[in-house]
Amino acid sequence: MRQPIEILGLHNLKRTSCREGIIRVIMSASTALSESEIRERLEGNYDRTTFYRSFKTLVENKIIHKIVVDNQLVKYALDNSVTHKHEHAHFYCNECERVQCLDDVVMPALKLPTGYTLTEMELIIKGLCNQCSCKN
Amino acid sequence: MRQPIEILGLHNLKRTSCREGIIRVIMSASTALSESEIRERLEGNYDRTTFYRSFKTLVENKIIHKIVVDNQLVKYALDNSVTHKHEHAHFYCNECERVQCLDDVVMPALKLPTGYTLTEMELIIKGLCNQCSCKN
DNA sequence: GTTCTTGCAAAATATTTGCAAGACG
DNA sequence: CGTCTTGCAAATATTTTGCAAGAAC
Repeated sequence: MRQPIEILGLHNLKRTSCREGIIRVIMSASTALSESEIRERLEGNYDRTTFYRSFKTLVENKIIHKIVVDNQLVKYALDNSVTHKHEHAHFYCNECERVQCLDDVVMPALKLPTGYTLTEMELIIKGLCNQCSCKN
Repeated sequence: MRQPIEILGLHNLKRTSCREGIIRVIMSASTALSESEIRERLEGNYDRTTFYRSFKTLVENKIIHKIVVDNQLVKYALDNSVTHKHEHAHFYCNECERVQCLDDVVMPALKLPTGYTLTEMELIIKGLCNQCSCKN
């Protein structure tokens, strides 16, 4: 996978430490991360406004994507254009509240009602992850 | 389908005009509605706090369910326990921004990774609805 | 009459915008 | 140096909480 700096260059975005850091943290994580989780793992201390704007820019450029579980739980993960993976489902664990991209769960082919066209789909699966289901 | 008043009684909830009105408006709609859309269609004028609490109560009692598209677009629709229908996908139209429950799109059976257990799934399909795709 | 719900005020939280200073290329 | 990005302040929006008055049963 490409390096953060390189990715920014490919999209003609300025290589700022905030953007670079966000991408680096998300790349090194095994689960999707929330704004505060990303902040904790960054060295620099950035203004919240800057965070919002950086996320917005990265999402618009399809470098990361936003996952919203129910309401108010917003997490970010690398976008397919960076990982070279296909559209995938997201798994939310009711216990540890972590969100993971399920790369191996293929998105089902659906038959929509007549006249409807599909551009995108989002599948969120809720349950217990492997770690949390062992504990019970 | 049962009447709003009756539904409230079945869940041991007091029959207040706010709750009754919310259920009635949602029942008579063909698409999922947002808080403000529901407010517009109600006679009485209720405090926003009351609205939030009413939605919370109705969702907890599985009378309605909440659908969140991307972030910040929250809509409500009748729950399966009231409609007697199965789990279904939701369709969001990028053009008219309406959300519809696709009762005929069966939720796919998925094979999760080992150790993962499923309790719930939410499938949101985005695209153009039949009305909006005709116009283009 | 007891319990639950409402409305109001206020707090907590989340998000957006304008603008001047600063960094990138 | 021109353009884009940041940080700060402030505006806007969203959601939650406490409490007293009111409605439901």
